[in-house]
Amino acid sequence: MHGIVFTIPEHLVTKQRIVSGCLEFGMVRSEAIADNLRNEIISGRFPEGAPLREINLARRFDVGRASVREALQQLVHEGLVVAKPNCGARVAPAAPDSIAELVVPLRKVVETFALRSCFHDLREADFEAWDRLLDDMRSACLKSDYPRLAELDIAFHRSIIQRAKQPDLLAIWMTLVSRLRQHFHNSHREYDEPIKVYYEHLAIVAVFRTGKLDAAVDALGRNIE
Amino acid sequence: MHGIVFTIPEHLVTKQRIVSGCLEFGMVRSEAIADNLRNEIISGRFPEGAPLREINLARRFDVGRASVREALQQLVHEGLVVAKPNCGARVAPAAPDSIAELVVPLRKVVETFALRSCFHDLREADFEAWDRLLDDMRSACLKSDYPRLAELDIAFHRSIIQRAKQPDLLAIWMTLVSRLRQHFHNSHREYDEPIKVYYEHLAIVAVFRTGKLDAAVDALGRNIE
DNA sequence: CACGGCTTTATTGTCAACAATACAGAAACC
DNA sequence: GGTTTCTGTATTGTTGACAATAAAGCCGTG
Repeated sequence: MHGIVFTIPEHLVTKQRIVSGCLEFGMVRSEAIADNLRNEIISGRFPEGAPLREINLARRFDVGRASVREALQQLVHEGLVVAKPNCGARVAPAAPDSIAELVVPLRKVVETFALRSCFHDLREADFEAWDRLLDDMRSACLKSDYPRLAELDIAFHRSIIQRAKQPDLLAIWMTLVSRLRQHFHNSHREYDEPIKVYYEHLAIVAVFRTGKLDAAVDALGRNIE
Repeated sequence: MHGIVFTIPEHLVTKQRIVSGCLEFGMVRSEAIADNLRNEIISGRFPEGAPLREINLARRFDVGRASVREALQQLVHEGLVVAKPNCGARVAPAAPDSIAELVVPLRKVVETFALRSCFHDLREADFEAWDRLLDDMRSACLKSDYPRLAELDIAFHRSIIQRAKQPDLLAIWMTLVSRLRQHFHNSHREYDEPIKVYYEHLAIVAVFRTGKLDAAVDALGRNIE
């Protein structure tokens, strides 16, 4: 082959039917592929700058190039991937710090807005879903599995946005949070004990359960910074 | 044909090579199509809820369906179009007021951030580009051409974002402003004299020319609300 | 006449082949 | 030797054809 700088770890190129994890009814293939790739990029399993060749991905997911193209385009919009016409797509480099300084407060505004607008509709089922996520997060912390931890951290916050059931909100949030993926890895590694990440989210859900809106907004807001 | 509720005005379905206006070198077809459609939706020439059939658009722009699909996907991501799998795409309904209340302040933060980060690099060429845009805006005001006015208003603000030369910034801004297209139409119509929209932007550029950052940020910020 | 299931049809989702492009290496030239 | 041009190859851009899906119309039945 030709000498490329970034190669994708061997265990990742194994062919996998895209049923992995998601692919709900009505979900179109490209969405499932995008979900997979998004997680792998956000979690850091795909290094920054890694090339994403359509044909490789098509073979890996066992689909045609069209589906892969759509998935990649989606990720380009989210800012996780950069694509130059005729030159292919690569994992986007981390956004400059200046952007992160802009985006963190924006993200805080969006998430607390979402929380406010769904807080009084929260049901026991919602708390239980968070409990399950927290369990996963706990085991990721214990194993110091930082990629998985980043994935779960983001999944937690996304679930709040999704709970607000305003598609616009989700789109805005995704655009923001994609620019912060580096932020997640760094902040997790700053903790002397990863398990503290778990405890922090555990506390947030506990506050949610109390039903006190202001306290909940506070707890969430502090976690975001 | 089959009786559909929303039909696209006859004069709009005429076949047009996508060269119209844009299609810079290196620009891929789907981008040009997206630009065209975006303008037509933002300006309100496509009514809310109007169906966007791939095959119609493909014929209209004289390209294959794939290019149209990509353009539509782009617009879906921006929130101008909603698409249900297997059911096609339609012009998205206006975002609920609650979202607008969230987004306006966010937009203000983003735009003033962009202005700050490019302000001291502004050259005479930039001002002249704005002068040309202002001329267009003036004639749109005089003709009370509200769709065109909305287009130009947005183009003005986008030019500020683009001038900051941070792709992430543009992506974030687009996601926000697409949710506000209704806002533009309403606010323009609120003016007793449309020409005042022109004067307001004229004043902004004038302040930019003075080189006083704080005053410029102020002027821009007040225009956004 | 209302209603549930079948068929038809328009439309999207997917694919595989072809065209256009960019990049790398070889060859020719100064 | 260094530079330019050319050529080949890998990759994306685009297309048209086919499969899958959902919605509308049709038809028989109660």
